[in-house]
Amino acid sequence: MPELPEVETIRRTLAPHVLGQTIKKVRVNWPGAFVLPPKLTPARALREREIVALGRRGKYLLLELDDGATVVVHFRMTGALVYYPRARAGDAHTHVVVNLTNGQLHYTDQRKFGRLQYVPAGELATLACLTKLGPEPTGEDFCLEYFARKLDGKKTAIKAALLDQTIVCGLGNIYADEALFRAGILPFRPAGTLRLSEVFLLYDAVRLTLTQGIAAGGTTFRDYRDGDGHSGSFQNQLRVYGRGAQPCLTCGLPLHKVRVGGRASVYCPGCQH
DNA sequence: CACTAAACCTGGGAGC
DNA sequence: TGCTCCCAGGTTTAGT
Repeated sequence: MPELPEVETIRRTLAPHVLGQTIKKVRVNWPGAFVLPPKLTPARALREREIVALGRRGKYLLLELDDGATVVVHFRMTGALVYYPRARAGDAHTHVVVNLTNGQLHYTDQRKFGRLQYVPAGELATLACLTKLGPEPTGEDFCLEYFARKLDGKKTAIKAALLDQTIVCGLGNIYADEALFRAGILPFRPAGTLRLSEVFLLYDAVRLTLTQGIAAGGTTFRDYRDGDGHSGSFQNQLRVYGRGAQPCLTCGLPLHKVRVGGRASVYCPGCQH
């Protein structure tokens, strides 16, 4: 699914198309994709509302409307939100179609894990999935001291800690493995065993990897597309993710693939300690 | 509290 | 070619 770099890329590519546009019509083909308070319908909630801002928190995309309401989107594994300048037919995986003054937004999701949640004005601060999130990894509240304190004494694997959205938000399986490789740290090390110098290397690697992911327009391993329907290119810069048993690009040893915290994890036995 | 498994879904790829 | 099994970018919840 879209991790932070992918969601940020979707936000940036959609913004010029949809900001200032008014929602004219909403069609929900699969009701499970659109969550909203009972007694409200998608059409009644969104019709004639203007999209005034596009935000992002972790892996959540936030569509802010002119009445203070917000549509919170989480793409999970295969969700996508694409803008088309001209109306077009969807396919079997097109669950929501939003007609704007000019053009259409299509929400598609092969696996149906993702959700669009309508949150009425003033209620965003009560949304648990957002309030639980840790700091933005590329922002200022994510500082080395904070990161070191969160990992200190932790017995859980460092890989699991990176995927824990309450410690720092936005990392998923791809960028967690890539950051660990770049920092030279084994994914199954108990988080509390990292020396401060290693925490610093990882802190830097997390921020650099995500920044490079955004610069590349995200990683298209299979389904991911940005707001224009285009693929990203960070898959060309992956060093370990999806490369199990292939030679390490740095030392040539075959990469190992193991399970850490229930997730497939690829690492180099020569470069990571 | 910490960790695991299951649940939510569909489809691609490997192996036979 | 076709069938079965395993796997996949995520998160929540139930169970041990």
